[in-house]
Amino acid sequence: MTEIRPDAQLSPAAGPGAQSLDPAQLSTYFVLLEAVSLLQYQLEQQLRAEGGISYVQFELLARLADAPGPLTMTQLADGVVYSRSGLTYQAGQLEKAGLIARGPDADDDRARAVTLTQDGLALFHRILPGHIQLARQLLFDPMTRDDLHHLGDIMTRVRDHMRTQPPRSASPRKRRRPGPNPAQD
Amino acid sequence: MTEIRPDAQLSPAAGPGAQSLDPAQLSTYFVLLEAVSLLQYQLEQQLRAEGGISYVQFELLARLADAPGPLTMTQLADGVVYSRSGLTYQAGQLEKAGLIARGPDADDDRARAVTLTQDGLALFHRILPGHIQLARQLLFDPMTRDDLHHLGDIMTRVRDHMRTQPPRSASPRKRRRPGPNPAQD
DNA sequence: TATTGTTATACTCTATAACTATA
DNA sequence: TATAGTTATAGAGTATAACAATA
Repeated sequence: MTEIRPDAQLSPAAGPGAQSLDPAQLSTYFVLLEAVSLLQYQLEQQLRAEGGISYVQFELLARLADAPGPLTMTQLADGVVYSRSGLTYQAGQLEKAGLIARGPDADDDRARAVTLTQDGLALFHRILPGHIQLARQLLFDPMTRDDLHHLGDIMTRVRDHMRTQPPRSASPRKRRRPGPNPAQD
Repeated sequence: MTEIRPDAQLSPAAGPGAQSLDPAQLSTYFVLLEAVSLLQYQLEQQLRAEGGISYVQFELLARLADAPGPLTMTQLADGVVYSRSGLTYQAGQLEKAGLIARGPDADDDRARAVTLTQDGLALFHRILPGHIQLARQLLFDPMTRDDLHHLGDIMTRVRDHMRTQPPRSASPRKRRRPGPNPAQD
C-alpha cells in the first residue's frame, strides 16, 4: 500500500531542464485526445452495428471507393499504421466477406490488384450516409463555420508536420522490444 | 493523402434526406482523425519504448497521479471507454508490474481503493517529461498560441457535446452483435 | 434489487519473423 | 539484393456473461 502524493502534478513547476507543457497546452492536449477517442468509439460502434465492419475496414473500403482504379496492397496500406501482415489480415477479412477482390496486377507480377466488389461498393454506399451524419452530429454540430476552417487548417499543418519526420508502416525498421520492464515484478 | 475526394462517392448528390458533409467538413473530418491517429501512434511507441506501458496504462497512471487520493475501480474507469472487465485486466497488468496497488475501500466494502505505488509514481515521473516533449514536438510546434486556444476551445465544446448524449462504459445496455453478413441485405 | 468488481472465455487485432516469388 | 505479399505464431487487448459480495 503506497500512498498517493497529491503534490504529484501533471504540470510540475519547471525543474532543471523541465520541458513541461503550460496549462493551456496540457488541457488542449487531453481534451483533443479525449474528444477524438469518444468520436472514434461512437463511429466504430455505428459501423459495426450497421455494416458489420470496423473503422479500419471502413477506411480501406473508402480508399478503394475513392481510387480511380485498383490499388496494390502497398498502396492500400499507405497511410495506415499497420504492418504488412496486418493489412493482409484485414484484406483477408474483407475478401472473405465478399467486399473486395484481389487479382493479378497488370504491371507487376509480385503485386496484387485490389478492387471493391459490387457488394463492397454497395455496402459502402449504404453505410456512408449514416456515418457522415453521425460525424456531423457529434463533431460539427457544436462548431461554427469559422471553427471548422480553423480546425481543418490546424490539423492539416499538424499532420503535414508529423508526416515529414516519422517512419511509416512500410518501414522495415525494426522496433526492438523495449526490454526493461517498467518495474520488475 | 487520406483525403477523400469530395467529388467522389463520399458525398453523393443529395438524395431524399441526404445529409452529406460539405467538402470542408469532409476534409476536416479526415485530417483530424488522421492527425490524431498519427499522434497516438507516436506517443504509444514512445511510452512502450521508454516505460514499457501502453497509452491506456499511462492514462490510468496519470489519473491516479492527478487524483487527490485513492480511486475506486469505477472512478478509475470513468472516462475510459472500456468495459469493467477491461479495466480489471489493465489494473491486473499494472499491479503485476508493481505500479499500482489495490486495497480495501474505507467507505464501501464492495469497492477497491486503487493507488499508485512508489514504483508507479517513479515510472510516471520518469516518462512524463519525454511524453510531454513529444506531444509538444508533434502537436504544438506547428501551432500558434491562437491556434492552441482555438483548438482547445473547439474540442472542449465537442467533447462536452458528446458527453451529454451517449452512454459510457458503465452502461449495461447490450449492443447486439451486428448483422452476420456485412455484404448482405 | 442494484452495484462493485472479478473470472472465464472467446474473439479481434497487431507485430515479428520466416517464407515465396518476382524485380 | 530488394521488394510485394503471405503465413505462422504469439501476444495484447476487448467484450460478454456468469459470478460473488455488499449496498
